Amino acid sequence: MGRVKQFDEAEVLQRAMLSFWKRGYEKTTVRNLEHDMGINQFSIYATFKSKEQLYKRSLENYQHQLDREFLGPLRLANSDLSDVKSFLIKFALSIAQGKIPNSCMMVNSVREIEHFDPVIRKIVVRFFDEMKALFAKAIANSVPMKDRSLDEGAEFLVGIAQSISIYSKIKSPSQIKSYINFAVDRISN
Amino acid sequence: MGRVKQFDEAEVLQRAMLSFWKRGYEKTTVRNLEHDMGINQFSIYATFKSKEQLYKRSLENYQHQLDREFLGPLRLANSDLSDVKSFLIKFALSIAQGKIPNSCMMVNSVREIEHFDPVIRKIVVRFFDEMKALFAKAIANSVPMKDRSLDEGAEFLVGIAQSISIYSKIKSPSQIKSYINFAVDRISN
DNA sequence: TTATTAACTAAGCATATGCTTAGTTTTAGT
DNA sequence: ACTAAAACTAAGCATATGCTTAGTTAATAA
Repeated sequence: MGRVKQFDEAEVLQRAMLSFWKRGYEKTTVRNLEHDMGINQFSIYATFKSKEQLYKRSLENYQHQLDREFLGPLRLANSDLSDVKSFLIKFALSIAQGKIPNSCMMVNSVREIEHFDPVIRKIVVRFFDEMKALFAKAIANSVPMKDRSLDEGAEFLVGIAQSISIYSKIKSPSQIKSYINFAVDRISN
Repeated sequence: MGRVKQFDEAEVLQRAMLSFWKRGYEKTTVRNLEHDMGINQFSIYATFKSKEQLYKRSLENYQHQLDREFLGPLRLANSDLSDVKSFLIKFALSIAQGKIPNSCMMVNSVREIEHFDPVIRKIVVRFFDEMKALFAKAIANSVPMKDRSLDEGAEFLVGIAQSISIYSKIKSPSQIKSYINFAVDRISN
């Protein structure tokens, strides 16, 4: 019994994510969220408890979205370094051309959340650990390597991926492509 | 005639920089600045005009500080890739061990300033262009290279430098060192 | 139909924000 | 000593913030 929700939770969460992604945690006000999510403040608090909880849910949602829209090819068993390149270039150009709200929300979280809340830290660290595993597989499928070198190479690519969210904000598309090609090519040699 | 300033402008600017560096632009309130700079709000506004102007002055001050404390060896005529490594490792460990307020203020500016004010953009871009020139010289002093490769290599190292401000926040000191060693060694090979 | 429950609306609360202003103190030139 | 100019103090202003609450509407179980 009781009235039924007038909105779809997954849908408003997606909108909240876009709102946070664009502006970051602090600069996104509850009035912004109200407008972007299309529901009243009361409904936000009744459903998500607090702005902070909503941010964490948004960050998890971001991870799923990135998985769906960018990491698919890297999840295939036979992925290789060309898939790494494609992923990095696609993501970097999305940033440079303003196709996505504001570079990488994971990186933004590392940068913004001052006290670096342990829950957020956990989400971020796991995100990059999973990315590292995908990169390691791609390397293994491209060049024969010792485990030690494989790990070093994967860590290296994670670092490159992180650099992209800054690099892509201040460099031209052609520089971005050169940068990624150069970096990924360092693995095979 | 008129009363004389009770404070040293360079000194309070340094304190303002530390305040902004720690918390970022938005999260630093004028009350924070008042406390950290040790002067009244009126004096802040009388001397620096606005919070935004003060931030820009702080960012320039940051550049000079980084030059003094980290980039000295790279400015020498005979600097080489080992100096690049030393710089990156020193800076990265300063971040990881919390010796400096909050990773790189230039990178933070790229990430935080939403509309990306053109003045700030200019400061940031020039900062990384100067860093690139220092890296290029260091590469040239270490390995013989064509101009094209030299530029690629220097761009690559700038990217690595940018990645460090995120990487160092979520990785251990030994991982950070491995990452930097691995990355810089990719140049010589 | 009616009672109960939950989602809705909109107004409101305490506090924080960037910046200003009224009024006071200190300096230097006459 | 007197006056003008500039730096100081502290209070204040309009607005924005995260979150709550009083009151209304809608859905279901009896």
